[in-house]
Amino acid sequence: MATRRPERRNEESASAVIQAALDLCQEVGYRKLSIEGIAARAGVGKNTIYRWWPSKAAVLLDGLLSTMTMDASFPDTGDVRADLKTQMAAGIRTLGGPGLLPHYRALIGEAQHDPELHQALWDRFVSKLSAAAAARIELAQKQGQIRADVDPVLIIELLYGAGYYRRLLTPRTVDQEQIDAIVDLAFQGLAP
Amino acid sequence: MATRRPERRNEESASAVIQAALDLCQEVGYRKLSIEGIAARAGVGKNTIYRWWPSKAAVLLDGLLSTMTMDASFPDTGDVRADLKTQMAAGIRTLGGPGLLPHYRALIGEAQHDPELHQALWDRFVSKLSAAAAARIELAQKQGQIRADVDPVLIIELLYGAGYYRRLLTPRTVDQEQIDAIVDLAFQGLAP
DNA sequence: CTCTGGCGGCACGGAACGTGCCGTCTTGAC
DNA sequence: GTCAAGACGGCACGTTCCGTGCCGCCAGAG
Repeated sequence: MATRRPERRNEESASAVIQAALDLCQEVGYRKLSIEGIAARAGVGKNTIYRWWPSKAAVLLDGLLSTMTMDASFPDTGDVRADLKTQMAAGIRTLGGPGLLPHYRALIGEAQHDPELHQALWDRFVSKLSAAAAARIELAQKQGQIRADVDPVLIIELLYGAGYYRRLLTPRTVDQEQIDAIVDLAFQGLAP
Repeated sequence: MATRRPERRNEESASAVIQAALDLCQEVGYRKLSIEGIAARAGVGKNTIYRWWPSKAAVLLDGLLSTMTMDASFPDTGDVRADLKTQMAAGIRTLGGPGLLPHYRALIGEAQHDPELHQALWDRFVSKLSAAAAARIELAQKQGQIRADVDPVLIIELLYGAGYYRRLLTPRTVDQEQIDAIVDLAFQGLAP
Protein backbone atom coordinates (compact mmCIF):
# COMPACT_ATOMS: atom_id res chain seq x y z
CA MET A 1 0.00 0.00 0.00
CA ALA A 2 1.48 3.24 -1.11
CA THR A 3 0.48 5.73 1.53
CA ARG A 4 0.03 9.23 0.11
CA ARG A 5 2.44 11.81 1.40
CA PRO A 6 1.10 15.22 0.53
CA GLU A 7 4.21 16.96 1.86
CA ARG A 8 6.24 15.35 -0.89
CA ARG A 9 3.82 16.35 -3.57
CA ASN A 10 5.14 18.25 -6.54
CA GLU A 11 3.13 21.46 -6.50
CA GLU A 12 4.30 22.44 -9.94
CA SER A 13 2.85 19.28 -11.41
CA ALA A 14 -0.36 19.74 -9.47
CA SER A 15 -0.96 23.26 -10.71
CA ALA A 16 0.05 22.28 -14.24
CA VAL A 17 -2.59 19.54 -14.16
CA ILE A 18 -5.26 21.89 -12.86
CA GLN A 19 -4.44 24.56 -15.40
CA ALA A 20 -4.40 22.04 -18.24
CA ALA A 21 -7.79 20.75 -17.16
CA LEU A 22 -9.28 24.23 -17.04
CA ASP A 23 -7.84 25.16 -20.43
CA LEU A 24 -8.86 21.95 -22.15
CA CYS A 25 -12.36 22.09 -20.73
CA GLN A 26 -12.75 25.54 -22.23
CA GLU A 27 -11.31 24.49 -25.57
CA VAL A 28 -12.90 21.14 -26.29
CA GLY A 29 -15.72 21.01 -23.76
CA TYR A 30 -16.28 18.72 -20.83
CA ARG A 31 -17.44 15.80 -22.93
CA LYS A 32 -14.17 15.50 -24.78
CA LEU A 33 -12.06 16.24 -21.74
CA SER A 34 -9.96 13.17 -20.91
CA ILE A 35 -7.41 12.27 -18.29
CA GLU A 36 -5.01 11.34 -21.06
CA GLY A 37 -5.47 14.72 -22.68
CA ILE A 38 -4.90 16.55 -19.41
CA ALA A 39 -1.75 14.55 -18.69
CA ALA A 40 -0.36 15.21 -22.15
CA ARG A 41 -1.09 18.93 -22.00
CA ALA A 42 0.38 19.25 -18.51
CA GLY A 43 3.49 17.26 -19.45
CA VAL A 44 2.76 14.79 -16.71
CA GLY A 45 2.32 11.05 -16.35
CA LYS A 46 -1.23 9.73 -16.12
CA ASN A 47 -0.33 8.13 -12.84
CA THR A 48 0.38 11.48 -11.30
CA ILE A 49 -3.21 12.44 -11.92
CA TYR A 50 -4.69 9.16 -10.75
CA ARG A 51 -2.52 9.36 -7.64
CA TRP A 52 -4.12 12.55 -6.40
CA TRP A 53 -7.55 12.82 -7.98
CA PRO A 54 -10.35 10.25 -8.30
CA SER A 55 -11.74 11.67 -11.55
CA LYS A 56 -11.41 14.44 -14.08
CA ALA A 57 -14.27 16.22 -12.35
CA ALA A 58 -12.29 16.31 -9.12
CA VAL A 59 -9.46 18.07 -10.94
CA LEU A 60 -11.94 20.58 -12.27
CA LEU A 61 -13.34 21.16 -8.80
CA ASP A 62 -9.86 21.98 -7.54
CA GLY A 63 -9.54 24.32 -10.49
CA LEU A 64 -12.78 26.06 -9.62
CA LEU A 65 -11.72 26.46 -6.01
CA SER A 66 -8.31 27.84 -6.93
CA THR A 67 -9.81 30.31 -9.39
CA MET A 68 -12.45 31.62 -7.04
CA THR A 69 -10.67 33.57 -4.38
CA MET A 70 -13.43 32.18 -2.19
CA ASP A 71 -14.20 35.57 -0.85
CA ALA A 72 -17.81 34.82 -0.18
CA SER A 73 -18.24 37.56 2.37
CA PHE A 74 -21.39 39.61 2.01
CA PRO A 75 -21.56 43.36 1.92
CA ASP A 76 -23.38 44.95 4.84
CA THR A 77 -24.75 48.38 4.02
CA GLY A 78 -27.58 47.98 6.48
CA ASP A 79 -30.07 47.26 3.71
CA VAL A 80 -30.34 43.48 3.27
CA ARG A 81 -32.41 43.71 0.18
CA ALA A 82 -29.80 45.78 -1.62
CA ASP A 83 -26.98 43.67 -0.22
CA LEU A 84 -28.59 40.48 -1.49
CA LYS A 85 -28.99 41.95 -4.94
CA THR A 86 -25.39 43.14 -4.91
CA GLN A 87 -24.05 39.79 -3.80
CA MET A 88 -26.16 37.73 -6.18
CA ALA A 89 -25.18 39.97 -9.08
CA ALA A 90 -21.52 39.55 -8.15
CA GLY A 91 -22.02 35.79 -8.06
CA ILE A 92 -23.54 35.82 -11.53
CA ARG A 93 -20.75 37.98 -12.82
CA THR A 94 -18.08 35.49 -11.74
CA LEU A 95 -19.68 32.06 -11.63
CA GLY A 96 -22.04 32.88 -14.47
CA GLY A 97 -19.39 34.42 -16.68
CA PRO A 98 -17.66 32.69 -19.56
CA GLY A 99 -14.56 32.02 -17.47
CA LEU A 100 -16.18 29.85 -14.82
CA LEU A 101 -19.68 28.93 -15.92
CA PRO A 102 -18.62 26.07 -18.20
CA HIS A 103 -16.62 24.48 -15.40
CA TYR A 104 -19.21 25.06 -12.68
CA ARG A 105 -21.96 23.83 -14.92
CA ALA A 106 -20.04 20.72 -15.90
CA LEU A 107 -19.37 19.99 -12.24
CA ILE A 108 -23.00 20.33 -11.25
CA GLY A 109 -23.97 18.10 -14.14
CA GLU A 110 -21.40 15.46 -13.37
CA ALA A 111 -22.31 15.52 -9.70
CA GLN A 112 -25.78 14.30 -10.61
CA HIS A 113 -24.38 10.88 -11.38
CA ASP A 114 -21.35 10.84 -9.11
CA PRO A 115 -22.33 10.82 -5.43
CA GLU A 116 -18.81 11.44 -4.16
CA LEU A 117 -18.39 14.47 -6.39
CA HIS A 118 -21.82 15.69 -5.32
CA GLN A 119 -20.73 15.56 -1.71
CA ALA A 120 -17.38 17.18 -2.45
CA LEU A 121 -18.99 19.97 -4.47
CA TRP A 122 -21.30 20.68 -1.58
CA ASP A 123 -18.72 20.40 1.19
CA ARG A 124 -15.99 22.39 -0.47
CA PHE A 125 -17.95 24.94 -2.46
CA VAL A 126 -21.71 25.38 -2.38
CA SER A 127 -22.03 25.02 1.38
CA LYS A 128 -19.49 27.81 1.84
CA LEU A 129 -21.47 30.20 -0.30
CA SER A 130 -24.61 29.12 1.47
CA ALA A 131 -23.09 29.68 4.89
CA ALA A 132 -21.99 33.18 3.99
CA ALA A 133 -25.47 34.03 2.78
CA ALA A 134 -27.03 32.49 5.88
CA ALA A 135 -24.89 34.65 8.13
CA ARG A 136 -26.01 37.82 6.37
CA ILE A 137 -29.64 36.72 6.54
CA GLU A 138 -29.46 35.91 10.23
CA LEU A 139 -28.05 39.34 10.87
CA ALA A 140 -30.92 40.90 8.97
CA GLN A 141 -33.36 38.82 10.98
CA LYS A 142 -31.89 40.13 14.24
CA GLN A 143 -32.18 43.65 12.87
CA GLY A 144 -35.81 43.08 12.03
CA GLN A 145 -35.39 43.42 8.27
CA ILE A 146 -36.43 39.83 7.59
CA ARG A 147 -39.05 37.73 9.34
CA ALA A 148 -37.29 35.95 12.18
CA ASP A 149 -39.54 32.89 12.22
CA VAL A 150 -38.13 31.36 9.05
CA ASP A 151 -35.10 29.10 8.68
CA PRO A 152 -32.39 31.03 6.79
CA VAL A 153 -31.68 27.88 4.80
CA LEU A 154 -35.18 28.02 3.37
CA ILE A 155 -34.70 31.64 2.39
CA ILE A 156 -31.47 30.78 0.61
CA GLU A 157 -33.18 28.00 -1.28
CA LEU A 158 -35.95 30.35 -2.30
CA LEU A 159 -33.64 33.13 -3.49
CA TYR A 160 -30.84 31.15 -5.09
CA GLY A 161 -33.01 28.32 -6.38
CA ALA A 162 -34.68 30.58 -8.91
CA GLY A 163 -31.42 31.43 -10.63
CA TYR A 164 -30.13 27.89 -10.63
CA TYR A 165 -33.46 26.61 -11.97
CA ARG A 166 -33.33 29.09 -14.79
CA ARG A 167 -29.72 28.31 -15.64
CA LEU A 168 -29.84 24.54 -15.35
CA LEU A 169 -33.31 23.69 -16.59
CA THR A 170 -34.47 26.39 -18.98
CA PRO A 171 -32.96 27.98 -22.09
CA ARG A 172 -33.19 31.38 -20.41
CA THR A 173 -30.21 33.20 -18.97
CA VAL A 174 -29.83 34.90 -15.63
CA ASP A 175 -29.42 38.66 -15.65
CA GLN A 176 -29.62 41.60 -13.30
CA GLU A 177 -33.30 42.07 -14.03
CA GLN A 178 -34.22 38.60 -12.85
CA ILE A 179 -32.14 38.95 -9.71
CA ASP A 180 -33.79 42.23 -8.75
CA ALA A 181 -37.23 40.91 -9.58
CA ILE A 182 -36.69 37.70 -7.60
CA VAL A 183 -35.43 39.48 -4.51
CA ASP A 184 -38.24 42.02 -4.63
CA LEU A 185 -40.84 39.32 -5.22
CA ALA A 186 -39.50 37.18 -2.40
CA PHE A 187 -39.62 40.11 0.00
CA GLN A 188 -43.06 41.32 -0.95
CA GLY A 189 -44.67 37.91 -1.36
CA LEU A 190 -47.11 36.58 -3.89
CA ALA A 191 -50.22 37.59 -2.00
CA PRO A 192 -51.98 40.58 -3.55
CA MET B 1 -28.58 8.84 -47.77
CA ALA B 2 -30.92 6.60 -45.89
CA THR B 3 -34.00 8.69 -45.30
CA ARG B 4 -35.68 7.74 -42.04
CA ARG B 5 -39.13 6.27 -42.46
CA PRO B 6 -40.86 6.31 -39.11
CA GLU B 7 -43.85 4.46 -40.47
CA ARG B 8 -41.72 1.40 -41.06
CA ARG B 9 -40.19 1.55 -37.63
CA ASN B 10 -40.41 -1.57 -35.51
CA GLU B 11 -42.25 -0.41 -32.41
CA GLU B 12 -41.41 -3.59 -30.54
CA SER B 13 -37.72 -2.93 -30.91
CA ALA B 14 -38.16 0.68 -29.93
CA SER B 15 -39.96 -0.10 -26.71
CA ALA B 16 -37.53 -2.91 -25.95
CA VAL B 17 -34.67 -0.44 -26.26
CA ILE B 18 -36.36 2.09 -24.02
CA GLN B 19 -37.22 -0.48 -21.40
CA ALA B 20 -33.72 -1.94 -21.45
CA ALA B 21 -32.26 1.54 -20.98
CA LEU B 22 -34.54 2.27 -18.02
CA ASP B 23 -33.78 -1.07 -16.41
CA LEU B 24 -30.04 -0.91 -16.92
CA CYS B 25 -29.86 2.66 -15.66
CA GLN B 26 -31.52 1.53 -12.45
CA GLU B 27 -29.28 -1.50 -12.09
CA VAL B 28 -25.82 -0.21 -12.92
CA GLY B 29 -26.29 3.55 -12.81
CA TYR B 30 -26.00 6.12 -15.55
CA ARG B 31 -22.21 6.12 -15.59
CA LYS B 32 -21.97 2.49 -16.58
CA LEU B 33 -24.90 2.65 -18.95
CA SER B 34 -23.68 2.00 -22.50
CA ILE B 35 -25.26 1.77 -25.90
CA GLU B 36 -23.75 -1.67 -26.31
CA GLY B 37 -25.28 -2.79 -23.05
CA ILE B 38 -28.71 -1.48 -23.98
CA ALA B 39 -28.57 -3.18 -27.38
CA ALA B 40 -27.56 -6.49 -25.85
CA ARG B 41 -30.24 -6.36 -23.18
CA ALA B 42 -32.91 -5.40 -25.69
CA GLY B 43 -31.85 -8.09 -28.15
CA VAL B 44 -31.25 -5.48 -30.79
CA GLY B 45 -28.46 -4.41 -33.10
CA LYS B 46 -26.49 -1.33 -32.10
CA ASN B 47 -27.40 0.22 -35.42
CA THR B 48 -31.06 0.16 -34.54
CA ILE B 49 -30.32 2.43 -31.61
CA TYR B 50 -28.01 4.76 -33.51
CA ARG B 51 -30.59 4.97 -36.27
CA TRP B 52 -33.24 6.51 -34.04
CA TRP B 53 -31.48 8.17 -31.11
CA PRO B 54 -28.48 10.50 -31.00
CA SER B 55 -27.28 9.38 -27.56
CA LYS B 56 -28.06 7.16 -24.62
CA ALA B 57 -29.51 10.18 -22.85
CA ALA B 58 -32.02 10.63 -25.66
CA VAL B 59 -33.23 7.08 -25.12
CA LEU B 60 -33.62 7.81 -21.45
CA LEU B 61 -35.58 10.96 -22.21
CA ASP B 62 -38.01 8.94 -24.30
CA GLY B 63 -38.23 6.52 -21.41
CA LEU B 64 -39.03 9.30 -18.98
CA LEU B 65 -41.71 10.68 -21.29
CA SER B 66 -43.30 7.28 -21.82
CA THR B 67 -43.33 6.56 -18.10
CA MET B 68 -44.83 9.88 -17.09
CA THR B 69 -48.37 9.87 -18.33
CA MET B 70 -47.67 13.55 -18.85
CA ASP B 71 -50.83 14.50 -17.09
CA ALA B 72 -49.51 17.80 -15.86
CA SER B 73 -52.92 19.31 -15.33
CA PHE B 74 -53.30 21.21 -12.09
CA PRO B 75 -56.10 20.74 -9.62
CA ASP B 76 -58.40 23.73 -9.20
CA THR B 77 -60.14 23.79 -5.85
CA GLY B 78 -60.34 27.56 -5.88
CA ASP B 79 -57.44 27.83 -3.41
CA VAL B 80 -54.22 28.32 -5.38
CA ARG B 81 -52.02 27.97 -2.40
CA ALA B 82 -53.40 24.54 -1.57
CA ASP B 83 -53.44 23.54 -5.22
CA LEU B 84 -49.77 24.45 -5.62
CA LYS B 85 -48.86 22.39 -2.58
CA THR B 86 -50.88 19.47 -3.88
CA GLN B 87 -49.34 19.62 -7.32
CA MET B 88 -45.78 20.05 -6.13
CA ALA B 89 -46.18 17.16 -3.70
CA ALA B 90 -47.49 15.00 -6.51
CA GLY B 91 -44.52 15.97 -8.62
CA ILE B 92 -42.13 14.99 -5.87
CA ARG B 93 -43.93 11.71 -5.37
CA THR B 94 -43.45 10.69 -8.99
CA LEU B 95 -40.37 12.50 -10.32
CA GLY B 96 -38.70 12.43 -6.91
CA GLY B 97 -39.47 8.77 -6.24
CA PRO B 98 -37.01 5.92 -6.72
CA GLY B 99 -38.64 4.93 -9.99
CA LEU B 100 -37.96 8.13 -11.90
CA LEU B 101 -35.56 10.28 -9.93
CA PRO B 102 -32.41 8.46 -11.07
CA HIS B 103 -33.38 8.90 -14.70
CA TYR B 104 -34.55 12.48 -14.37
CA ARG B 105 -31.51 13.40 -12.40
CA ALA B 106 -29.16 11.76 -14.87
CA LEU B 107 -30.86 13.62 -17.71
CA ILE B 108 -30.55 16.99 -15.99
CA GLY B 109 -26.92 16.25 -15.28
CA GLU B 110 -26.12 15.14 -18.79
CA ALA B 111 -27.97 18.12 -20.24
CA GLN B 112 -25.42 20.41 -18.56
CA HIS B 113 -22.80 19.35 -21.06
CA ASP B 114 -24.99 18.42 -24.03
CA PRO B 115 -26.75 21.48 -25.50
CA GLU B 116 -29.04 19.46 -27.76
CA LEU B 117 -30.22 17.31 -24.88
CA HIS B 118 -30.68 20.45 -22.79
CA GLN B 119 -32.96 21.86 -25.45
CA ALA B 120 -34.84 18.60 -25.88
CA LEU B 121 -35.33 18.17 -22.15
CA TRP B 122 -36.78 21.64 -21.98
CA ASP B 123 -38.93 21.43 -25.12
CA ARG B 124 -40.36 17.99 -24.48
CA PHE B 125 -40.61 17.91 -20.71
CA VAL B 126 -39.81 20.79 -18.38
CA SER B 127 -41.54 23.42 -20.49
CA LYS B 128 -44.73 21.35 -20.41
CA LEU B 129 -44.75 21.20 -16.64
CA SER B 130 -43.92 24.88 -16.54
CA ALA B 131 -46.74 25.76 -18.91
CA ALA B 132 -49.28 23.85 -16.84
CA ALA B 133 -48.17 25.65 -13.71
CA ALA B 134 -48.22 28.99 -15.50
CA ALA B 135 -51.82 28.44 -16.57
CA ARG B 136 -52.92 27.75 -13.02
CA ILE B 137 -51.05 30.79 -11.75
CA GLU B 138 -52.56 33.08 -14.36
CA LEU B 139 -55.99 31.88 -13.37
CA ALA B 140 -55.23 32.70 -9.76
CA GLN B 141 -54.01 36.12 -10.80
CA LYS B 142 -57.29 36.82 -12.57
CA GLN B 143 -59.14 35.69 -9.48
CA GLY B 144 -57.10 38.04 -7.35
CA GLN B 145 -55.38 35.35 -5.31
CA ILE B 146 -51.93 36.24 -6.59
CA ARG B 147 -50.50 39.65 -7.38
CA ALA B 148 -51.24 40.31 -11.04
CA ASP B 149 -48.23 42.51 -11.70
CA VAL B 150 -45.71 39.66 -11.71
CA ASP B 151 -44.72 37.43 -14.60
CA PRO B 152 -45.97 33.88 -13.89
CA VAL B 153 -42.65 32.56 -15.17
CA LEU B 154 -40.88 34.34 -12.34
CA ILE B 155 -43.25 32.84 -9.82
CA ILE B 156 -42.60 29.37 -11.18
CA GLU B 157 -38.87 29.92 -10.93
CA LEU B 158 -39.25 31.07 -7.36
CA LEU B 159 -41.43 28.15 -6.27
CA TYR B 160 -39.87 25.28 -8.21
CA GLY B 161 -36.33 26.56 -8.05
CA ALA B 162 -36.11 25.94 -4.34
CA GLY B 163 -36.81 22.23 -4.68
CA TYR B 164 -34.47 21.77 -7.62
CA TYR B 165 -31.74 23.66 -5.82
CA ARG B 166 -32.08 21.44 -2.79
CA ARG B 167 -32.12 18.27 -4.86
CA LEU B 168 -29.36 19.09 -7.30
CA LEU B 169 -26.95 21.11 -5.20
CA THR B 170 -27.33 20.11 -1.57
CA PRO B 171 -27.29 16.77 0.28
CA ARG B 172 -30.77 17.51 1.62
CA THR B 173 -33.90 15.84 0.30
CA VAL B 174 -37.18 17.39 -0.69
CA ASP B 175 -40.19 16.53 1.45
CA GLN B 176 -43.70 17.71 2.11
CA GLU B 177 -42.52 20.03 4.85
CA GLN B 178 -40.23 21.98 2.56
CA ILE B 179 -42.89 22.27 -0.08
CA ASP B 180 -45.45 23.67 2.35
CA ALA B 181 -42.90 26.00 3.90
CA ILE B 182 -41.71 27.28 0.54
CA VAL B 183 -45.20 27.97 -0.76
CA ASP B 184 -46.20 29.69 2.45
CA LEU B 185 -43.01 31.71 2.55
CA ALA B 186 -43.36 32.75 -1.07
CA PHE B 187 -46.91 33.92 -0.48
CA GLN B 188 -46.23 35.80 2.71
CA GLY B 189 -42.90 37.26 1.69
CA LEU B 190 -39.71 37.77 3.63
CA ALA B 191 -40.57 41.18 4.97
CA PRO B 192 -41.46 41.13 8.66
C1' DC C 1 -41.94 -9.53 -58.90
C1' DT C 2 -38.72 -6.27 -57.43
C1' DC C 3 -37.00 -2.55 -54.93
C1' DT C 4 -36.60 -0.05 -50.70
C1' DG C 5 -35.38 0.26 -46.11
C1' DG C 6 -35.43 -1.37 -41.29
C1' DC C 7 -33.72 -5.23 -38.88
C1' DG C 8 -30.14 -8.33 -36.14
C1' DG C 9 -25.42 -9.67 -36.36
C1' DC C 10 -20.71 -9.09 -36.91
C1' DA C 11 -16.24 -6.86 -37.52
C1' DC C 12 -13.43 -3.08 -37.54
C1' DG C 13 -10.31 1.01 -36.13
C1' DG C 14 -9.88 4.30 -32.68
C1' DA C 15 -10.12 6.50 -28.18
C1' DA C 16 -9.87 6.49 -23.46
C1' DC C 17 -9.99 3.85 -19.48
C1' DG C 18 -7.40 2.19 -15.24
C1' DT C 19 -3.31 -0.49 -13.85
C1' DG C 20 1.29 -2.04 -13.58
C1' DC C 21 6.22 -1.65 -14.10
C1' DC C 22 10.38 0.86 -15.09
C1' DG C 23 14.41 3.95 -14.07
C1' DT C 24 15.26 8.53 -12.09
C1' DC C 25 15.39 11.85 -8.60
C1' DT C 26 14.50 14.00 -4.11
C1' DT C 27 13.95 13.64 0.69
C1' DG C 28 14.08 12.34 5.32
C1' DA C 29 15.55 8.79 8.78
C1' DC C 30 19.21 6.47 10.77
C1' DG D 1 27.06 9.38 4.48
C1' DT D 2 24.03 5.90 3.31
C1' DC D 3 19.84 4.10 2.15
C1' DA D 4 15.02 3.13 1.81
C1' DA D 5 10.60 5.42 0.63
C1' DG D 6 7.98 7.50 -2.47
C1' DA D 7 6.65 10.81 -6.12
C1' DC D 8 7.75 11.54 -10.74
C1' DG D 9 7.56 10.96 -16.19
C1' DG D 10 7.26 7.43 -19.50
C1' DC D 11 5.62 3.40 -21.54
C1' DA D 12 2.87 -0.75 -22.36
C1' DC D 13 -0.93 -3.51 -21.65
C1' DG D 14 -5.74 -5.49 -21.66
C1' DT D 15 -10.43 -3.87 -21.63
C1' DT D 16 -14.48 -1.35 -22.65
C1' DC D 17 -17.10 1.31 -25.48
C1' DC D 18 -17.50 4.26 -29.26
C1' DG D 19 -19.38 5.11 -33.99
C1' DT D 20 -19.44 3.14 -38.64
C1' DG D 21 -19.77 -0.04 -42.27
C1' DC D 22 -21.27 -4.21 -44.42
C1' DC D 23 -23.88 -8.48 -44.62
C1' DG D 24 -28.04 -11.31 -45.50
C1' DC D 25 -32.89 -11.51 -44.13
C1' DC D 26 -37.45 -9.98 -44.28
C1' DA D 27 -41.78 -7.07 -44.95
C1' DG D 28 -44.35 -3.80 -47.35
C1' DA D 29 -45.07 -0.71 -51.50
C1' DG D 30 -45.16 -0.04 -56.25
